[in-house]
Amino acid sequence: MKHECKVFALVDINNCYVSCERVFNPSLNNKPVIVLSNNDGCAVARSQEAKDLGIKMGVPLFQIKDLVEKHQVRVLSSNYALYAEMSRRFMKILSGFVTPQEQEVYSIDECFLDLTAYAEHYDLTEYAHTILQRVFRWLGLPVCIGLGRSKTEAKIANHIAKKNAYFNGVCNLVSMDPCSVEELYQSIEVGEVWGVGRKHSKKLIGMGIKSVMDLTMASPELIRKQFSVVMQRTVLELQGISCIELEHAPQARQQIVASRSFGQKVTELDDLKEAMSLYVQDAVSRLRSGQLLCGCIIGFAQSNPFDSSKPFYNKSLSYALTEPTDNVLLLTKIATSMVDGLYQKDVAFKKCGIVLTCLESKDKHCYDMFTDMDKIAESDQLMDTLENIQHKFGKTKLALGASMLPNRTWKMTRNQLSQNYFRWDELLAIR
DNA sequence: TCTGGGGTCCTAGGACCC
DNA sequence: TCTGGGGTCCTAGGACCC
Repeated sequence: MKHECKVFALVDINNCYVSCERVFNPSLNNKPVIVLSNNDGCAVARSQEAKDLGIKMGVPLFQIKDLVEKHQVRVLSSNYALYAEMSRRFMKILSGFVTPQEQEVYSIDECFLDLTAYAEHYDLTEYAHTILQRVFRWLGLPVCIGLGRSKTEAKIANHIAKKNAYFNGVCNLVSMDPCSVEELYQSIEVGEVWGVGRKHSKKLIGMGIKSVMDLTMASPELIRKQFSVVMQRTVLELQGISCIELEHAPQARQQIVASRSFGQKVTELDDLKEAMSLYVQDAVSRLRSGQLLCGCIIGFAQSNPFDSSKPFYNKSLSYALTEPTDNVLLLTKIATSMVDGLYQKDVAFKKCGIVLTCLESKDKHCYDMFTDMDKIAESDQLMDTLENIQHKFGKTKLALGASMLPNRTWKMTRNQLSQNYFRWDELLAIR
């Protein structure tokens, strides 16, 4: 029995970004708090108090201005450097409970654990409580944990733990009696299931499948016909058949994207080029830190899709390299010349970006006999030097072309940014 | 006035080849 | 003039996730 049934746990930080901010700024406790997306555009994280006010996920700030004022909602810009460091520590703590093969870092605030092997010697509900308490004591972050026979079940268990205070943060569906599970499943909308988004949710409801219970009872074959193998897997997983494996090693990346919306509209060709060259440098630094080469680069630029007074402009161009590369000079040159083709007079640009694709591992790449290896070595050395200088003195000291000049009108707005408490010059001061 | 960014996977349909 | 069918590859678009 024990060997037939797997047990997965999903550990998820409650209101992650808000909780991270609260660790360093306790005055935010017990108050409605929201964290905004880039450009201070939308609410991407909300404290429980903010959720209770009816602030929805992803709602634009300007639409809730009155609510924010009336209830004195604390509004923060997103501080990803801070959240990334907290996330790293969170994952580290979890790694103390399982082997590396049993841990999957799923996102910045979520982690799957395969607890199958621990079922023999531990009560897994208690084991989960121990995990929850350690994360809170060591890091100050509140988490909820869901346990199930598949990752999808663990996800829904986590949802249940979050919604019902009765569970004290841990919901174990594996040990729960079937009648209680059924009752819970009947009370949860089908759209809450991992893998069921807005579109599919609507279609399912049209078919009479409204609750998690309805989807669990559906025929996998029928679902496959109406949707795809992905949804079929979801049904099987809800039935307790694990189809989605734990991925303890991060899988090979398919693409690297760097793009931003502009703080203001951009109409000048040079501004667009400057932004593009900045994004290329961002993407290439991620490419190189992953020891990858890219074989194809795609550039795109678009107007504001929400502006109904003008037609939406969205153009992309791609360029296949004859030899995969990680050379930032070459890639910047290609991308900026691409902008000539993307640019159009009279278009107010709202966003642009680049995608690096056809990625391959640098150490596995075979160069052909015509490749000038000296040139490659030379460019590697140049890249290393550039990165060392940027690492030592900051990214604004040495960069390519016109990028990173201060006070650019199109730069991202982040008016409510908290400190990065992990930097020496931004340490928290206790007075 | 003001609406994020970075990913993955699947499918349908067209081009092309034999 | 009539003109098959099966396979593969690529791409665009759509759905989902956080």
